[in-house]
Amino acid sequence: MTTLKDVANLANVSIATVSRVFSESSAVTSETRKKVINAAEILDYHPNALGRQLRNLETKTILIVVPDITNTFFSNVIRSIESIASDNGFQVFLADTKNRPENEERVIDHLRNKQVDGVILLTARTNVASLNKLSEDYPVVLACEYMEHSNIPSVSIDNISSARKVSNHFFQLGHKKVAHISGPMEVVLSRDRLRGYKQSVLENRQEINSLFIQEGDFSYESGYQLMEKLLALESPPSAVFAANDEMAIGAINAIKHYKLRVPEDISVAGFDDIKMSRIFAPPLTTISQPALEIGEKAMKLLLDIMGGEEVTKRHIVLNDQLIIRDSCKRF
Amino acid sequence: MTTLKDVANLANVSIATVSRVFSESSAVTSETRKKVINAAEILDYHPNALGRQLRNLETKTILIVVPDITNTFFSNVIRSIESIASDNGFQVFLADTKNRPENEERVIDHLRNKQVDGVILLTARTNVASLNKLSEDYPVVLACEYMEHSNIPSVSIDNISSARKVSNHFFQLGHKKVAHISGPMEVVLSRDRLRGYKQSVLENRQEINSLFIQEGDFSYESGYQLMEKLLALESPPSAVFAANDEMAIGAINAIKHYKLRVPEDISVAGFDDIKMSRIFAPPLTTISQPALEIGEKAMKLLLDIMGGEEVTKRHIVLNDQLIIRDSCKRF
DNA sequence: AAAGTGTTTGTAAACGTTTACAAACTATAA
DNA sequence: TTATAGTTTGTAAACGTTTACAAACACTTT
Repeated sequence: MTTLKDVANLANVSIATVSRVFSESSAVTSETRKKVINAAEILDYHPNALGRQLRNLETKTILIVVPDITNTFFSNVIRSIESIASDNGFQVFLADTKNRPENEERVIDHLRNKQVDGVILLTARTNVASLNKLSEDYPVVLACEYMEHSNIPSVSIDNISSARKVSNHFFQLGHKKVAHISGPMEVVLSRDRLRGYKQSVLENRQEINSLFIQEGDFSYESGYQLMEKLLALESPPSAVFAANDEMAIGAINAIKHYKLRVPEDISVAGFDDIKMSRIFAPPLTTISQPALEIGEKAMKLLLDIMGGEEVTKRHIVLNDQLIIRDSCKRF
Repeated sequence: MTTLKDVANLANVSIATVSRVFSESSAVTSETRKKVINAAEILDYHPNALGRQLRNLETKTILIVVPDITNTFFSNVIRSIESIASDNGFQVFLADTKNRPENEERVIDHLRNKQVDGVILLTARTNVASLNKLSEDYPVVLACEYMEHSNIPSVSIDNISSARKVSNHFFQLGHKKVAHISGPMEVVLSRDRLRGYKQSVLENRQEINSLFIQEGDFSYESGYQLMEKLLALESPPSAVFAANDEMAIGAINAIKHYKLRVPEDISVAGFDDIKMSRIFAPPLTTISQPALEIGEKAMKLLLDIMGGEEVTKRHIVLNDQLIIRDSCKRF
């Protein structure tokens, strides 16, 4: 490996000078610069990031923790984070937790290890206490997610009101029997969406039917299976609100499998507005989260925190939008 | 920040001892260990990875370079890489190049900077010469991809023969007018799949019709648009082979949009066997790449190279499989 | 020619680890 | 008791950078 020293020797200057050339930190005469560049070229020198980072006590790197790289919803969030990060001279690494809280813990250690300067979490299944502690000590921002009873900076939509909006849409279309396929109850998002659904049911003077509430895990398969269960009911729902698009698509396929039609026989709505929801037949009515804006705001928040600024507005709630497509019909 | 020194002071031992406790590198009496652990606990000490990595001149980290996180095909490859990596004590970071060669270059610098010990590239759009050079100096493995005229270790399927297989399938079903929506010509994969298609056309004693070859960019949108072009032909094809599933789905939707049916009016096949190809209606006939095995083999190859072993078998070609579903029909 | 000013360079000390080597223990054997 | 061997600990030097400070140099100005 060639180091500053090697280049310095060949160029006949001190390592300080070579360092100055590469870090562009202070003036070097164009003559010496040329000598240095030349020597570096010959030796194929590349600055060692570890040395630099150790000395500077910063990595200029952030980590995005994704619950599931398979879920395309996160892609846009990630890309807008990356774009802002790169504008500000930060590298971005991604880590996939595969929906496992223990992986989340493990990955967060990169922060304590000083391998990255900050973290944006797109998932927060770890317990509140330890995440709170982490956030006191290190720059952490939650995006899409948030934590109850916690002061961890977050950027998200109001999932309760969005879910209510979807469910109300069904009632406005004249449906009375509206079911909900929820996400896993250990994540706040799922609980919020369920809460919004329940609020809407009560607002519309219907009873909450526990048979109409099925807990899935955000996967296509769970959407499919739980829809089968709903279809098997003596009095099946005429409308189904799934807590994400992938489950909604699973539900639709289950309905199709039983030779029923969407939306003619059963209406279905999803959540997230992933690309597939536009492409699928029928195109899915769903909630569109402002993914780009979430990513942007989250990264800016993180930059502020890493910059040591006192952040006053710690929770940013953005507007979502109900996208009406063809998967729901008047009852 | 608390360091070895702080812990050493509080525990009344030398920093060497503290280091030994945390690196588990040599024996420490249980009594001193207890003192150290205790002090570390009090001070909330976490070893600084940069210091460690600099000293050891290795990071125990690899980087996976993905062309497009949006493309779910890569997910399984990534996950099997991660699994093998973690079994061997390696961390994994992901970087997304958004299909931009310049991002590829930038990301590869992490290797030269010594931020990671090795790289697995799921994309190789950089020029051969510079990639060859890189691979001489650092541990690099190509997965799914490969480079012509190059000795860079790679794990992939034989895209030419797979494409031929798909196309032959159409001819066996009695089709005569088989079109191809290719990927971008700057990537080898696309060129190979096109080559396989052409070979199949000739084998089946048909003429190569340049109107039947349309160059896309692997996106849904390009599949849709190019299918529109094919439909507009005076004599449109009766079967279309798209170079990946996303374009195939785009093509199907274009066909549907013109009130034609798949497969009754036009047969369509894809490539990659992403999850959506099973879920979509009609389920897609496609080539299934052994994603898990590719990831596994690629990571093992990388481990060998990083371990300094002389790798003799540098190119691993795995078997794919033609998955016949409902999107193709006898002509 | 001397003094003053501004620019460029070099020296050396850090950043937080690990580890070769030496020193200091402890336990056993003669 | 002393010698020997084995274990545990400490000292100090590295790993590749950056940067405060000092030194050296090149100009002006007097």
